[in-house]
Amino acid sequence: MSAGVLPPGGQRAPGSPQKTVPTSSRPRTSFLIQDILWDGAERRTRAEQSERRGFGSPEDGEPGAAPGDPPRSPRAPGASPAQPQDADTDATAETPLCDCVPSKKSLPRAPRASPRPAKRSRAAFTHSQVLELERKFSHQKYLSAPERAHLAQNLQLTETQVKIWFQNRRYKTKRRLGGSGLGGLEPGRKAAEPPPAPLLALHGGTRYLPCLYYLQGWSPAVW
DNA sequence: GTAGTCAAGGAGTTAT
DNA sequence: ATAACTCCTTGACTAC
Repeated sequence: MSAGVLPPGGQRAPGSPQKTVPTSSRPRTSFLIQDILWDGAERRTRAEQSERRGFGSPEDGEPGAAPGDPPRSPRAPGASPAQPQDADTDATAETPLCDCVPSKKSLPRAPRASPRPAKRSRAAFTHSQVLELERKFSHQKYLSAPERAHLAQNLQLTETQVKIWFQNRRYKTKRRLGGSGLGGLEPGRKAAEPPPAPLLALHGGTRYLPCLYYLQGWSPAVW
């Protein structure tokens, strides 16, 4: 990414508007996904869950994303160094994605009577959502806040989910690129030089794309 | 029963 | 002070 090589250790996304909205004012999309997904999930049966690998369709309505999540600052990205506009066009235009929503696999065994679910439940993103996320990731390893918000909206996910997804992807990709083991995570390692291969195409067949997404638009600059 | 994967939780770090 | 990041672990789920 031309613009933003993220130093190890943790920095802000290259183009993300920092200090956007105080947490206090933000609905903190966080793991409200439980609530978000709840009603839809409740109806979901195990069969559907297995479908996740086939993915169910949620329709639950709630645009998962934080209901009150206001788009951060309009400040656009200079942020997205890579594709200033691609951000929206890419994710938005193409897929409605509304046909799928995070399907909560098995809901918490415990009846969700209490405000705080005893157990954390794993949200299973739908095929379309994952596809879109991967596509985005292939172009941009980091999203600016506005981009994230937009993507989240399009995918019916929360910004937090999108953020976490990208975080996990980066880390997982790094691990795999790093070698066979975590030990391979060398801080000094520059770029693993991903082999050119449009592996995204494989997605359909496999359960999940294990880190193939980076191959497409990976920016060496990032690594 | 075990291993693998995923999304999320949490500690620690950095830039603003 | 805050948000986002990396790294690692935890908890839930599936496949073998």
